[in-house]
Amino acid sequence: MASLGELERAVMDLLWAGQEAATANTLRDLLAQDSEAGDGSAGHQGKDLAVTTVLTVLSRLEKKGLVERERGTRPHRYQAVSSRADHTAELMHEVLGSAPDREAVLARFIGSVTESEAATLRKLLGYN
Amino acid sequence: MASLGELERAVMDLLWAGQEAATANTLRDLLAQDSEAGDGSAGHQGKDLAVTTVLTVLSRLEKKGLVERERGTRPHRYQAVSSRADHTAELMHEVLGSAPDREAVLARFIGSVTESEAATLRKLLGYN
DNA sequence: TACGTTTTCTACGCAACGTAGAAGTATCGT
DNA sequence: ACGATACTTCTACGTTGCGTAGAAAACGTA
Repeated sequence: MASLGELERAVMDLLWAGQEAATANTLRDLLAQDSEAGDGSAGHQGKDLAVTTVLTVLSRLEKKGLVERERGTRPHRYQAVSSRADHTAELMHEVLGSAPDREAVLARFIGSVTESEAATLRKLLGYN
Repeated sequence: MASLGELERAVMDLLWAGQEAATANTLRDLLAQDSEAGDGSAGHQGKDLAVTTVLTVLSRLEKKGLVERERGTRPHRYQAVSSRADHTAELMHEVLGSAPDREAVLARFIGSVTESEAATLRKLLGYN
């Protein structure tokens, strides 16, 4: 289904981080902050985006079903439809389901899981 | 990393299905077969591809590291670098790693796993 | 009603992908 | 050794998704 672009991803990260619904302007400001904050690591260059850019991205995300907007309030407020964890888990299922031999995939998957992840999984699978 | 297009995907499926390395021509024929075989479900339209098309796709897949070719033999023979299960498991890890809160993701993931998958996982995690 | 704010419409550049012709290179039979 | 044949590489075009944003429309308010 939906693979996100870089900016789309950044916006989703913000929406997932804050639990409150945010306006396009707020998001634009947050993106600006994130981009300055000179972390040498990866991030986008310090390039202030136009609000319309953010709105376009939000519309596209809405069309993809990842974002929901409150149309009542005047500066529309946007929020993620599902949590990042939910979304990611769903993606994992999608990937898993894309192969006919799920058992085999799971075997390989478990084979290269970290010890702490394995522990988590054992705990989750323990009961029932 | 790499998300595959529809044709790229179809080619990988063929390479994963047959264990033997295949030539571009063989693949083109298989694709033709697959496309006729009027399964109403999803598949591509009955459109016979040019061999060059298949070769282009194979080159792109090679560049992405998914396919390897034997350059020695004259009709070059192509094969998948890793099994579908390996590849898919790797993708799952990639997805899992894309979220900061892996534990939460795993929780959701396990939450919506089928019973048989859960059983498989328990078995795999049992020892060690 | 006039103005500032917010949203929608439209659009351009770029990259990935499906698609394949044209041109180049290797092979084989004679 | 040479031409016919088979295969591969080069180049390219159309489409689509994404980053980007200006222009235009809609809205709310003084």
